[in-house]
Amino acid sequence: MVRRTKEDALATRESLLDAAELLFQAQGVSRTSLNDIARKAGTTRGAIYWHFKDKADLFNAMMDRATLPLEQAFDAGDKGAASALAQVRSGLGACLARIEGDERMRRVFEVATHKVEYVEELKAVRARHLMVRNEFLSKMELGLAQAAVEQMLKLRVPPAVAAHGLHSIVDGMIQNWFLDPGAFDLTGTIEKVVDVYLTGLGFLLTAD
Amino acid sequence: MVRRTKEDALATRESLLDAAELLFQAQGVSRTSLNDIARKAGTTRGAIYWHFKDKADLFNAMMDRATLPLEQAFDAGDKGAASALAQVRSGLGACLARIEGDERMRRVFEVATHKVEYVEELKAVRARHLMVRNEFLSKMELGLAQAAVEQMLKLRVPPAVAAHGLHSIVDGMIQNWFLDPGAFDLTGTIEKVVDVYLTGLGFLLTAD
DNA sequence: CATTTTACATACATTAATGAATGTATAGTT
DNA sequence: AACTATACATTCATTAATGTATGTAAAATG
Repeated sequence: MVRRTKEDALATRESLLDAAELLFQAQGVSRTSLNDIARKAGTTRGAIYWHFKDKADLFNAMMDRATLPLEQAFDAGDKGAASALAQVRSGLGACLARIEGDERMRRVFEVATHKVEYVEELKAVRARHLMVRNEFLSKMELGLAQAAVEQMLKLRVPPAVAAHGLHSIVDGMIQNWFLDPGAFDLTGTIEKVVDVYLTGLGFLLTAD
Repeated sequence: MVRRTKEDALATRESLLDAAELLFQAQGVSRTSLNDIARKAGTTRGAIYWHFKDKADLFNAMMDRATLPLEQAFDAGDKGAASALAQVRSGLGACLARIEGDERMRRVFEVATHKVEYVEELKAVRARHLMVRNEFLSKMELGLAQAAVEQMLKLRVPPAVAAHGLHSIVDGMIQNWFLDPGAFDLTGTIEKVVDVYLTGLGFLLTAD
């Protein structure tokens, strides 16, 4: 195997990430050696050390490749809805659809939730996770507060608390689903539960 | 160090589990070697291999030591409540109080949620996790269904779905709290959010 | 009191993973 | 066409973790 064009190099990089995804999911991050990854990708460790600094760097790259599209999905999903509440719901729906529909997304999610240890070495991951979460929380908080104004009602709890609840429902259910994907229907259950929760907050839900 | 009495042996075992807890929390399970654990406990690997088959066995023992009391806390918490709904709420409250009040519980929880990879080797852990969850789910399902009967109302969703939602809220919020314990108040937020959710299900909450 | 377990400690062999160093053929560049 | 940087492959040195085997002193047992 010899040097190829820039596009080939990119392809190599991608296939390394692909291999890492699959192996991380199957064996966990720490039990997967760089050699495993290289072999599965049809290269050697040399290629890995060329493209990435070390395993943590590779892991972060893998996460980025998946989470960036998800954030876009969320932002795209909540555009052009009639009400603030509809925006919240469609943003969530877009995320869920993406997770259920995108094999890669599911793999990476599973790795991130159950196949990696959040230790010092990977603190960048934790930091990113926190950033995404906080962004989500503030979007939700704003959306819910705005929706309350639109419906001229006062929420039963402060918007920040309400947002935390919404986030926990979604996050918790996704995590639990990965623990045993056959146990229940992810999208359907989340949507119902979210609606229950929104109702509990005081909102009137229009059937759309 | 020489052989001691049976009580001493038990003490050794406990101190090994203590050391494991702390190290697992600090460095993650896979980055913690048996030697690390032995040294922290003031013994050698010989002691570990005497008390446990391997690291997975030790890990399981550590989990058992913490989760068994938690299950008891839950069962104890929901006794002697007036209504089925009060039982559900006080059972949850007992668990949360235990988690917030018990240092060990928090450590083990953090390890279980963010510091271990659920891989083949530890499938017993996953199995136990699932068991506990399913028990929790059926208790909740029954409790909610019963509460609905007592209040003579029909839930907005099937009891099984309602239970899943409740579980996700609690589980998701605990997990998120571990990600950044300073970010919000665990018990307070959960209680508020759970009440919102129960209200959304259709229940009338009496202020107790 | 002699013997057998127990509860470890110590020593050893094996395996494996990492990172760095070096080699190398080709794609770009001038 | 010569040169340089790229995109890896290969080799090597080091470290470290595991499991097993063996040693051992005191506790338990009859």
